[in-house]
Amino acid sequence: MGRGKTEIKRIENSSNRQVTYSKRKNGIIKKAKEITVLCDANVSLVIYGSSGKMHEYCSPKTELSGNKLWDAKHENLQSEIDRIKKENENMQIELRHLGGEDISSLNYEELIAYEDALENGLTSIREKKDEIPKIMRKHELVLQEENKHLMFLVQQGEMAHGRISS
Amino acid sequence: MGRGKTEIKRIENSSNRQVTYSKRKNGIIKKAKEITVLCDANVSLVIYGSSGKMHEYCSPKTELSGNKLWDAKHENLQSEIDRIKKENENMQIELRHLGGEDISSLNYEELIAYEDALENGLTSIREKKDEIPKIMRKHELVLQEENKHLMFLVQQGEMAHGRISS
DNA sequence: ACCTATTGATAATC
DNA sequence: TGATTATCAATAGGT
Repeated sequence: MGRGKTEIKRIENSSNRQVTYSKRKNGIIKKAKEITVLCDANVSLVIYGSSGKMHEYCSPKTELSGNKLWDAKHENLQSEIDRIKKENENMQIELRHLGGEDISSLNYEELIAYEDALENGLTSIREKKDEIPKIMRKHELVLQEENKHLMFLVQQGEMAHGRISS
Repeated sequence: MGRGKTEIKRIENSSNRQVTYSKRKNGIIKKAKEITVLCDANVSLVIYGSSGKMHEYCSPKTELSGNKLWDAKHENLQSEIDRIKKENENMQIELRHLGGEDISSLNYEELIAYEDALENGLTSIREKKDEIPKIMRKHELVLQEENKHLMFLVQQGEMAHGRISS
C-alpha cells in the first residue's frame, strides 16, 4: 500500500527499512489495540526492531497473564536467587572462619566470639562422641545377657527332647 | 475500512464480533509476518480470542529469543534456585553440627571428623587471637618511642627560644 | 465463505 | 523527524 505495490521482501536500504519499521510497528500496535476493544480479545505483542529497541503492547487483561507476568516472575526469581546467594556467601564465610581460614580481617571481639562458638560446639560434639562408647557398651551387655538367656533356653529344649548336649 | 466507518468500540453482536475477530486476527498476523520480512524485525504475538482459542505468531529468530527463551530462562533460574537452596541447606546443617546442634543423627566417625575440624579451627583462631595482644604491644612500644622523641624535640625547641621548660 | 465499496495504512516524496 | 498524498491493502457489511 502506498505509492506502488510493495513486495514483501527485506528492504535493503537501511534508513528506509528503519522508517518502514517504525510506521508498521505503530500500525500493528494500533491494530492490536483495536481488536482488543472491538472483539474483547487479549493481545500480547512484542516487537524487537533490528535497531535493538523493543516495543510491546499488552491488552489490559493480558497484562497479568502474558509477558509482563513472565517479566515479574523473572524478577522474583532473580531476586530470590540474589537473596539466597547472599545468604550462601555469608554462610561460606562463616564456615571458613569456623575452619580458621580467612581470619586476618577479623577483629579481637570477633575472634573471641568464634573461639567461644567453637568451644561450645566442641564441647557438645565431644559429649555426644563420648556417649557413644558407653551406649555401645550397654548394648553389648544387654546382648550378652540375652545370649546367656537364649543359650539357657536352647539347653532346656534339647534336654526336654531327650538329647544329650554336646 | 469497509462499508462505512467503523467506530472502535466493542461490537455487541456476538457473531459479528467473532467474524471481525477472525478477520482482524489474520490481518495482524499477516502484518507481523510482513514486518518481520521487510524490516528484519522480531515479533512475538499472542492473541486470545474471547472464544477461548489462542493464536500466536513468532518470527523465526524470535522463536529462540522470545517466549521459548523465557521458558528456558525460567527453568534455568528455577534449577539454579534449587541448586543454591540445596547448597544452602547443607551449609546450614553443617553450621548447626559445628555448633553442636542436631548431632543425634551423626555416627561416631562423623563426630570425630567434626571434632577434628573444630579443634583445627579453634587452634587457628586462638593463634590469631593470641597474636593480637602482641601486635598491640608492639604498636604501644613504637608509640612510646615516638612520644619520647617528640617530647625531646619539644624540649629542644623551647630551649632554643630561651624559654624555661616547666 | 466470497465480494466489493469504502475506509485505513503506508511508500514515496518533500 | 514530521507532514502530505497517491495508492494499495484490509475489511465491514451484505449475500
